[in-house]
Amino acid sequence: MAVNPYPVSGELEILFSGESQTERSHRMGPTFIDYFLVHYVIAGRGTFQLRGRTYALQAGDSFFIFPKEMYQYEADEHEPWHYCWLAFQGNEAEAILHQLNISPEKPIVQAAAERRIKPLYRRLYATLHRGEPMCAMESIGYMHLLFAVYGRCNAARNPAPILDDKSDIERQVDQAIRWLTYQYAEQVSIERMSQSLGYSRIYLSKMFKQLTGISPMQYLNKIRMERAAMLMTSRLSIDQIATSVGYKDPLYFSKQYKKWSGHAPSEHRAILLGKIPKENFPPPH
DNA sequence: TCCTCCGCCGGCAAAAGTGA
DNA sequence: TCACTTTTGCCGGCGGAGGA
Repeated sequence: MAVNPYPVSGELEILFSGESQTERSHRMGPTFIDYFLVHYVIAGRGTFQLRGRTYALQAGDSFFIFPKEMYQYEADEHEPWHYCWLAFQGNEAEAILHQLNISPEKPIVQAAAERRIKPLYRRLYATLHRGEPMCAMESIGYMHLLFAVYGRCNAARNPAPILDDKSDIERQVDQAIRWLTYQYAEQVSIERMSQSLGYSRIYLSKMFKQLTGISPMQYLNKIRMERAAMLMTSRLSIDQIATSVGYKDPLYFSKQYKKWSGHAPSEHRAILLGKIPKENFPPPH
C-alpha cells in the first residue's frame, strides 16, 4: 500500500492506494470508515453489501464505500478477488461522486470493457509510492482522469444486479447497526436501544447475531475499539480516548482494548508511534 | 523523598446473551 | 419467557514516571 506523504486538505485529497490478491472468502465488515474508498476488481468474484443491498461483483466492476456508511464485502471462496483500491476525502468529494451518478444508492460502476482504469490505478499508486513532493498533485490528476472514465461508464450503464431486498429482520438489524454507529460515543445500553427501536432486547439480540454473527455488544465494542485505535496516534490521553469512544471508565477501556488488540493502550500507542518495535510483542489473539 | 498523574490488575455486582 | 451463563462496568489498590 502507498500512503500519500503530502496530503493537502481541499476539494479532493488522496489518502492511500494499493493492490492485493485476497484470500479465499476474505471478509471485511460490517464496519464503516471516515473517508471514501473505491475498489476496482481486476479479477475474481465476490459480494459487496451497502444499505441492505447485496451486489455480486466480478472483474471490471468497481465498488464505492462512503464515510459513516455501514458496509461489508466478501471475496468468493473459489475465485477470490484481485483488486486495487484508492482512499480519498475532501469537501467536494461527495459532490463530485454525485455528478458521476455514484452514491450510496448507486455504489457500483461496471466497466468490464474499459481498458484505462487499471493502468490509471497503477500509475496513481506508482506516483504515491515515489513519495516526492509533487506526487500528491500528480496523483490527484490521475484520480480526476479515473473519475472521468467512471463518469463515462456510468452514463450508459445498467444497474448492478441486486441479489436481494431487505427482509423485515434485515431492516430491524440495519436500524440497530445505524443506532449503534451513531450512539457509540454515548453511554449505550442494549436495553435502551431495543426500547427506542420498539423491539424486545432478547429478540433483537438474537436477530442481530443471526445476521451479523456477533452480538450487539460485541458489535458496539468493535466500533469503539476501531475508533480508539484511530485515535491512538493523536495527542489525546488514554483517558480522553476512552471517553470519546463511549467508555466512562478508562480502566475498563484499557482492559477491553488489551483484549481486542493484544496490547495495553499505552503499549499499542508506543508501537504505532514507532517507539517500541512490533516484534517485541506477541501477535494479538 | 514525597506528591501527583497516568495506566494496569483483580474482584464483584449488574447487565446482556443464550438455550430450552 | 425463564433461568442460567457470560460479559460489562465499577471499585479499590498498585506501580512507574515526572516534578517540586
